[in-house]
Amino acid sequence: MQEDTIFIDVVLPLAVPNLYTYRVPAEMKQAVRIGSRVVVQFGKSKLYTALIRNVHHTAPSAYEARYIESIVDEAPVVNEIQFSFWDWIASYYMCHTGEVMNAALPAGLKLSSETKIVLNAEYDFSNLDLNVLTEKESMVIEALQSRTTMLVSEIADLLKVKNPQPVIRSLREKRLVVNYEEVSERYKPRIIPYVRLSEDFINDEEKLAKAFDSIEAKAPKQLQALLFYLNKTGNINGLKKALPIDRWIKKSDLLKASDTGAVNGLVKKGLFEQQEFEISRLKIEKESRKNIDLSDLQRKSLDEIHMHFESKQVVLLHGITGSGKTEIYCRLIEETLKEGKQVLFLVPEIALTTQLIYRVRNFFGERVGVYHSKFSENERVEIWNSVAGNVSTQDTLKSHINYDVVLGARSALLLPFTNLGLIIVDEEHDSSYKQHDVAPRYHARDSAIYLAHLHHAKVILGSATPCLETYYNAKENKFGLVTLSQRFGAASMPEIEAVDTRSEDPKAIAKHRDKLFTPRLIDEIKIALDKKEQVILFQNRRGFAPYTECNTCNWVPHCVQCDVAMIYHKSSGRLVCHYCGYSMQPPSTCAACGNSDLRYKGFGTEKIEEEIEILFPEVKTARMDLDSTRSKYAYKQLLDDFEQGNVDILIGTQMVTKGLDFDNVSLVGVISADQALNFPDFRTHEKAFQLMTQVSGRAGRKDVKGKVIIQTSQPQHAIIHLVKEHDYQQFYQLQMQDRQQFHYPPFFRIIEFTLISKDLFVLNEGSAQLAAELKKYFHERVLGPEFPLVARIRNEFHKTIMLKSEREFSSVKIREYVKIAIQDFNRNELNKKIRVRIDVDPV
DNA sequence: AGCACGCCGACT
DNA sequence: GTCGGCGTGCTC
Repeated sequence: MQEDTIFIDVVLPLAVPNLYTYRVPAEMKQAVRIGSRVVVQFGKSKLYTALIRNVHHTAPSAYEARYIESIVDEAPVVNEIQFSFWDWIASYYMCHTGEVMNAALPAGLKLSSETKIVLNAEYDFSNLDLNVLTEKESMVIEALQSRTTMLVSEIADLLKVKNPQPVIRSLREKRLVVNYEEVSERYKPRIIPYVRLSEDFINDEEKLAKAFDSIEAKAPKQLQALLFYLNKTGNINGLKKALPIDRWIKKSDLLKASDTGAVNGLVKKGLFEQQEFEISRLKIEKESRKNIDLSDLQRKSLDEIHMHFESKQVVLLHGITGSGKTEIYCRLIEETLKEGKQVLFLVPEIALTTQLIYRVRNFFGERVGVYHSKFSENERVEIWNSVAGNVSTQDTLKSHINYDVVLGARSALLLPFTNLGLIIVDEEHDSSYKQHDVAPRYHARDSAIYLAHLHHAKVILGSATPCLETYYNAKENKFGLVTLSQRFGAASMPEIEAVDTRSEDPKAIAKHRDKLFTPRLIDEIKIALDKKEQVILFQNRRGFAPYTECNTCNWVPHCVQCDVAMIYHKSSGRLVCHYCGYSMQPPSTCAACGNSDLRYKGFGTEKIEEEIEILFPEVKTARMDLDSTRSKYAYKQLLDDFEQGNVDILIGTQMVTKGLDFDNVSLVGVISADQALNFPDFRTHEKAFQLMTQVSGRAGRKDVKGKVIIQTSQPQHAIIHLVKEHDYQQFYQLQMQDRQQFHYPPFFRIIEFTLISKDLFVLNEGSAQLAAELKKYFHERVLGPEFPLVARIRNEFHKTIMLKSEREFSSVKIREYVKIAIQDFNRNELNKKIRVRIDVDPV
């Protein structure tokens, strides 16, 4: 019966535009659930994990639907709210739902197949005539005779060719080999063996006594184990009492008191029984239930937040650095939990320090899950399940952890929440909330507001330096606004001083090598060190020297495949490209004039560290940048060292500006504010203000008065002045004039198109054409095409087009027109050599 | 994403 | 002349 056949539309974890329809075999019908994973074959041979999105009885008319291979889950892993959320992200950020799925599902929940090649068991290899095989084919057969299975990539390596498919196909046609797809669940539960005293012996003291006697004489090790068990389970007298968790104890615990042979012997005798249990990897933290004490000001802010929540979904908490926003967040979390709802606490990746985790866990203990990129696949699956409330309760020993507070970076937004009551976006201005390298290019703050809307939840945006768009929304009454303008406790704002790098006494500067440090900064470092206080030096550039220059002809070595100067890294002794990773030995002579006088110019964190060590040989320094924190625990180690006072001066990039709260830091030095002020981008001044304000916020806490030295060649610059005055309001007014005048957010919305191609001619033609197509609908709102600052990366050329549209325009209409423009653009054969990357609301 | 088909350059 | 490179299109 046709109507009885079940068809499902599935989402595939790929950049494909549609849902795909598959047929469900009759025997799997009962297990079909929207949101469950299925294994399907897509394309010639690959198997993928897809998600059931729709279930229906309509056979597709244009093609014959394939059967699904299997259904993976009993219960859905993705809920309806998530699907709605994914659709919104895909439509707003102009990408495919499959790309969102890919970002959302932890790797452990994605099974994908690997093609394995094996010898055909039905073939009689003793009669094989090697002459019918090519040299490559016989190499493969030979290898397979000793290894039984091979991956396609292994065959490619063996043959030293890029594409081994023709060889494999030929062997398959000769019926010598077969290939098969192997899918495996990547998530591996942690299995731990447990033992307990058998039921028989517990209920029969006589029997137990007998057993005791029999082992007492000849098996002292077994006796030890038995005694340990009885002791540990607290039942040495009175065996019938109920024992903890069904009397099971970890086998490994018993082994500590005895040895493997003895324990296995007891199991063999039937005295003990053994069973394996799935155990959660998630740590159970004890809740300390500390009271969250608020100051009067904090309490007042909390009341204001409540008041705004009466009528508004989103509240901006504008609180200066050190004003105690975290305690307010924790109160709100507490209240939300009381209502039985979940809380998502978003922070920038880098701010997920042990400091913050510790503080939040202190209040909410085992209810807090932490989610970020450094967790293992298996741990992420377990967090996913515990947020969804999907923790199976079949096994008595499984820890029942259902997180209702999740502390996480951007991607935590995509966890399977069922009942969110509150989303906190801390440091909401932080640009790392926007994903820009790969699709989906979503903004976690903006997406959080939509997600909250789906859950009927509230949102708190917190920052000392709110993003202009956010502040505008607050001013326009779209968001509630709560301001905290005093530091917590007795702490006062740091004193900020701008030091002119040009006007300092030239002789004094010369003494301080390469004009790196002004005498003012050196003096202040000395003062801080004398008082046993710590110093943070900020320079937003890693490596030693940002460029190398020939002293005769000014030639600068550039990357072979990108349009950027090579950066010298002293630690590795090589020139490195920060765009593609290419590295080379520094040249000994100039490639242009042959002169051997090449000099390292400018200064990165490595150089600052070296110079500080020369100037202050007795001082302990540490460097915190991408290079020094590559390994998993390096970051934590560095911070621990700094916190414990093992480091006097911490030198770092952006990393030192976020989330570090150390009471003993009295001085922060910004080595050079010039790059931050002069970058050609409409957000430059906003970013510079935020950066300098944030880094200044690291200076002075509690009773230590902080001092900040900003070195710059433009001490009169308006932004520097505003940072010094801690004047966000004035900064906002000033910036908003520019934004309005030059048609930038929040008055206009931006969609940026980046066109990428190896062929420069095609790229120039094509980008002009796309701009023309867009202009048909958007006219003067289309800017460009233009070459970006770095026009060539990995030997591919880039060109950008910017679309600026008035805030009032329907974003649905805009996307419709953009799609048509791109379709028309794609009609031109030449343009197929161009990749178009769309970034909505770029930061 | 991956795999197949189709078109161009460096080799037996 | 072919082998093998990669560039483009399609997958229920």
